[in-house]
Amino acid sequence: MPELPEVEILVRYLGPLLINKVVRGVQVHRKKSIRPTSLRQMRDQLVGAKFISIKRRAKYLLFEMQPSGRKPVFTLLGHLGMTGRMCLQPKRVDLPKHAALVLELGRHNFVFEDTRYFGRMTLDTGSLDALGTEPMSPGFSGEMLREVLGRSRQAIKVKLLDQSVVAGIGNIYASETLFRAGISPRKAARRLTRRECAGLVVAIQETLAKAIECGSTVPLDFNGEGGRNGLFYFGQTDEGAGYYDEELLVYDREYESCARCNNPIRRIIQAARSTYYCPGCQRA
DNA sequence: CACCATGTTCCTTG
DNA sequence: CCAAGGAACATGGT
Repeated sequence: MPELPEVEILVRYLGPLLINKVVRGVQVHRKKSIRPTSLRQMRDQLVGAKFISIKRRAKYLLFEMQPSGRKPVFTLLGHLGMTGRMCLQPKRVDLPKHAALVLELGRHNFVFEDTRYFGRMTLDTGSLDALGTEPMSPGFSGEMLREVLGRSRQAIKVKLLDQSVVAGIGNIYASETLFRAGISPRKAARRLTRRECAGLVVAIQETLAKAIECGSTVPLDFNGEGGRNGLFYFGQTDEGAGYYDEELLVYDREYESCARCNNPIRRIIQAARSTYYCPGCQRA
């Protein structure tokens, strides 16, 4: 489930496993997944390069690579799209059906798998340029949010999905943070008061922090031994799904009672995507 | 068959 | 030029 918290958890997980490992081989199973980089560029750059550090920016994973010799450090950029996953598997284990890119590292394979192929692993870092504020950074404030919302007449829910405004919030956490802040998802961005902006910033930071904390405590069920079980993916394992779903207060809970006021949760469509909210707690 | 799905990007419309 | 809306991408689950 890749929004900011899931990517953060994945980055923390992969870091210790990948640091100082050297790429020995590159298998590209889907050209689309590395676009616009070519297979040849991928091999030329990555073979012989060592993982120096792994960072996150919004929903992107940044793998800092040190090539052999005196060549400059470069970045391998990853994005999970809707269904991407990454994991390490012993080489003898069969690759998942939708493996898109495999980096061979000694006795393990670093596998990027992506059922719908919306994600990417590329040497082109251009996508990072258009990203807005990092919501968990200290600089993210109510005043700053108010500034970037500007005069927009778009609904606040839709605006929260705009990565050039706040970077890293996706469809699940957009609904969750607005519920926590008590703001209607339909409210025009420009109509949010200073108080609401300040409250929304706090709600965003608390919601994301809690999701990271929660996900970090969920058993990852990573054993690398077989097919799907070896893949990082919480929300799917029995243990993980339980912990995780309980923390979502409105998302995917249409018709259920609001935990705070007991009104039934509603689902509406905004920008062609589902929005969940409580009509009692989030008045227009 | 119908509809739904954690995301981004491109094209069109106003 | 810009903001906003909608389709496309691709596969699978219910």
